[in-house]
Amino acid sequence: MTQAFYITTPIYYVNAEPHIGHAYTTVIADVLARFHRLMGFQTFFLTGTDEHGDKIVQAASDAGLAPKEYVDRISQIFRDTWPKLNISNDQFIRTTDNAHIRVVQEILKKVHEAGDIYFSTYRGLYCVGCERFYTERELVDGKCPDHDKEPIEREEANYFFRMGKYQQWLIDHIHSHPDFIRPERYRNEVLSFLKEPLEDLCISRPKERLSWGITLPFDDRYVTYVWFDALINYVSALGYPDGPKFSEYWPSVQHLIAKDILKPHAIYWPTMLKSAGIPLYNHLNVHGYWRIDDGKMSKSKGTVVRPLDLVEEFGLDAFRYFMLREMVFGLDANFNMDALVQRINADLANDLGNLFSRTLAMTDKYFGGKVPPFGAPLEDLDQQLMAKVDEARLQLMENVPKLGFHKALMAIWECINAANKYIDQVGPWTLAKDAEKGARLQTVIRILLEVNKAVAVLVAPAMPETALKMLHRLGIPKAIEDLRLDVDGVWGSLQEGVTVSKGDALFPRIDLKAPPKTAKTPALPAQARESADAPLQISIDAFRQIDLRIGLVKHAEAIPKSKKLLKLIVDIGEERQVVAGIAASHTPQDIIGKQVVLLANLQPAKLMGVESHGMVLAVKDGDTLRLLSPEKPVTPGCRVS
RNA sequence: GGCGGUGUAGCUCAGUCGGUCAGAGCAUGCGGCUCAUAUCCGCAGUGUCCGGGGUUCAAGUCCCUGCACCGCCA
Repeated sequence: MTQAFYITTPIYYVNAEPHIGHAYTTVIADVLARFHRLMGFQTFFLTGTDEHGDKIVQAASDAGLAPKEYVDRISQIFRDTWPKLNISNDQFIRTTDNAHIRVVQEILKKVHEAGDIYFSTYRGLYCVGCERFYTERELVDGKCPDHDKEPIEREEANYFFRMGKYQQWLIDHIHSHPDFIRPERYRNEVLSFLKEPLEDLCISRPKERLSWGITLPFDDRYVTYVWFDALINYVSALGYPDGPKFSEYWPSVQHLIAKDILKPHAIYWPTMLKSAGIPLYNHLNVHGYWRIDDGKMSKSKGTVVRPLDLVEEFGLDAFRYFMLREMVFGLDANFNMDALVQRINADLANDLGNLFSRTLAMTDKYFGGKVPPFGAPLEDLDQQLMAKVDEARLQLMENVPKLGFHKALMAIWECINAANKYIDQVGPWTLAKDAEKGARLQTVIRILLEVNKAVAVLVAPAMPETALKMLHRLGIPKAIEDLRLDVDGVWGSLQEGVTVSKGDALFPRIDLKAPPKTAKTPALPAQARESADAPLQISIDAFRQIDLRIGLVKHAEAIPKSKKLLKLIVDIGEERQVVAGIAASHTPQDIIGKQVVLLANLQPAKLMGVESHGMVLAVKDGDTLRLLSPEKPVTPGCRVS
């Protein structure tokens, strides 16, 4: 019977576009999946999106969309991104899928019936404007940071999961399964967290506060909140409880996450599984963060790195290779363009690309592009190189399952370097000049072809596109899913007489001087700038939902105690009261009688206690602020399109 | 304030069980080769392994402590 392997990424929360962190997790999962397929495992690889909760409702409303419309859109961006990174997931789950919703309800019911869910009131500080509770710490001067109002004391009844009940059991489990959470640093972190008493977990929200969620099966006034919804995707995707995939894959499951969601995965999820009577996962694999130019990735600083931009500029496999080689799994790593370019040039272009190129060129030159036989018996040098190939394969097999991607790649590169050295030592060009060395030359070139072939297979999990390209040039038409490490990744699997083709460079060198060279995150200024705003492409329909009108400012006055705000009455066919943050640059006299552009269907809001029914559009250039207006006066109320 | 992490060559970082651990790549300098993508190969270095103390026959490695930076939590 073939062994199974089940790997998951987190389901990504759809309030932002994919960034390098999402890409890293997903690529790692992909490498694990591809590696296990290469090893002959029956493999299932799951990713998806997490789509419920109040933040989604908020983001949707900010975008002027219904929640479902909004999550459909963002989820699709994730779904469209992964093929471009060559992600070989078997399924893409969404928490809004009906099948998922049914499983969540089933498990909630089970846990409830087991007596692990109880109803209780919670008392706390509640902001009416935000419709949420705040902790003391989140308040600014005792007031809600968004509304600048003091929250009220409020009681709310909710459902709680008896997590504390399983605390000691969990501690014991982690102790008896040293690899349950890895690397070890995160295991230690969880254990130290578990030294404190574990509180029960609030798992519901009343529908009057949040209706965008999965209804509790035992109380339809409530939806379940966050974790009972999200984590369950890992089993619902397999058709828990009686789906055939569940019995086939669940016993081999491993999760892959970034360190920010350690606690839910290391503590909530195992206790939930325990309570529901589902066997625990085997490993929780936790990785670190990408830092950008030694700083935290930040939207406002414009340092969000968008994976597709990098793929476009540097190529997919170069990007994959860089992430795998540069980050030690579990630790944080730094991302910067110079390092990326250096890796590409040194490792990919000079070492691997050039080895491949010189090997094929010599095959072409000396043997008319046909794979030669082993003409002469192997010599010591040949054997040593063969040993490097075997060593690299063993290192791959040993390190990839332990998440030691950088080590596996280092071992493969030792083999590549050894092959480059071998060429130098043997000097095929001198053999070619001596008619008596013909047989030896055959062997040497054949060996080099064999090494390239083996390397192609060894890098296949990390760089599938490159592997395929190399194999095809070597005259091996195999599809990537048909490759097996023990058949194709070994010595002597080439066929004599097959024609190889030289082709272009696998990895063109990148000229560092060509792109604009600034001190920091260079090369991609456009990407960095754009990503500060929503870089999401929208349809014309989405744009039409924005109601922009030309308005005539009939009246303007300063708002007492405010430095920035003016109260305006704007005629857009009807009179609108609008609060505009332009007082620093414009006096009321400046703008009375002016025509402006007004966002007319913005949700009303109160600023400094004054109601505002729209937003005047302006443009900021450095410190100066200019209002937008039509080039010549038009009838107030005309629509901008 | 509490907890955790990190600190190793000019730069980016590996270093598993305490014992070939003083390492790799890049950058620098010199030499070699011409099959190759101005690529490759060889040689050459530079070190307070953050400071201080301890355990040990033996310490980047384990313990204590101080400093710096980072993260999480309250």
